[in-house]
Amino acid sequence: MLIGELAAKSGLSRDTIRFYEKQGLITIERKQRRNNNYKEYSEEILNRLLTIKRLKNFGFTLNESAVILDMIEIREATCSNVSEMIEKKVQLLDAKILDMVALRNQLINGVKKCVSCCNPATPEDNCPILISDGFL
Amino acid sequence: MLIGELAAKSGLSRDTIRFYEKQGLITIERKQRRNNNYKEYSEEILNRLLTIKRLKNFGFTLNESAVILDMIEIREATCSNVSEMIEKKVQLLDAKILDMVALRNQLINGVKKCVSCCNPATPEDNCPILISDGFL
DNA sequence: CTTGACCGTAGACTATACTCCATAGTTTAT
DNA sequence: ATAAACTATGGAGTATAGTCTACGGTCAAG
Repeated sequence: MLIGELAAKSGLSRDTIRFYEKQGLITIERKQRRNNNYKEYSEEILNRLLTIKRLKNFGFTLNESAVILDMIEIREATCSNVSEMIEKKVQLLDAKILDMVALRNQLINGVKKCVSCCNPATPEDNCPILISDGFL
Repeated sequence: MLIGELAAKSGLSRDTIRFYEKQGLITIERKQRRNNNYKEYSEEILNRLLTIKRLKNFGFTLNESAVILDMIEIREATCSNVSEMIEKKVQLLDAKILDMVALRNQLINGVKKCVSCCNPATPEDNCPILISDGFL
């Protein structure tokens, strides 16, 4: 299929597909072109793009995705290899989640403190609670 | 103080400070320079940079930080104004946290399914659970 | 035939937040 | 005096993931 069809089927834009090709995530050989020099994309390429989309959804970068795709291609995406990569990603996610939870709690606490300490009748100046060296 | 001292005190690099100046987050007037054209940074500038660091830690972008800093400067960083901004940031954090939790759970479930379904004695091929259209 | 859509390529641009490079003047310490 | 460190400016580069622009060839429908 041509790039327009591939874009429609993959849900990615033509520019994105070209970008992935330039980055090396997909490869089109010289002999995979039509006589008019248009590239003929195979079902394998479509599958590869769909895998990239799923990996990206899980937070894998394009480079990480390329690594995984190559492992799949040479059949080294074994249970242990992939599990290991997934567990690393989970650890990163967990760390990030903890970080964000702590931050949101700090922000919430700041607002709570403001509500209980500030005088709502005098809103004409910077908040002494939220705008301070100990907070923002 | 000169930029080297400001960098040491703020914990930001000289390049970062110059970048912030170029972005408009801090401003040095013509008359705030020494005779040799070196910029004289005030304590106010240092405080402003420290505020930027705290805001950045909470996930505010440089542009958002500039807005908040300007509000502080003209004394419009009132309780309600800042609370509103904080609550918006909390909402974004909450949404992102939910998203990440869902993703990590999906990843964990995938690994669990692999452990319970795959034969650990045959690790010579792609994992049929983790490497599939329904997962990665 | 003509026009618009599609294809291809290269390179610039966007967003965000720096970081590095090059050049030149000033200051400091040996 | 000399070399190194510091200051200034402008602009390019990095990382990530696209998106847009410009130009030219090909194809399909009116």
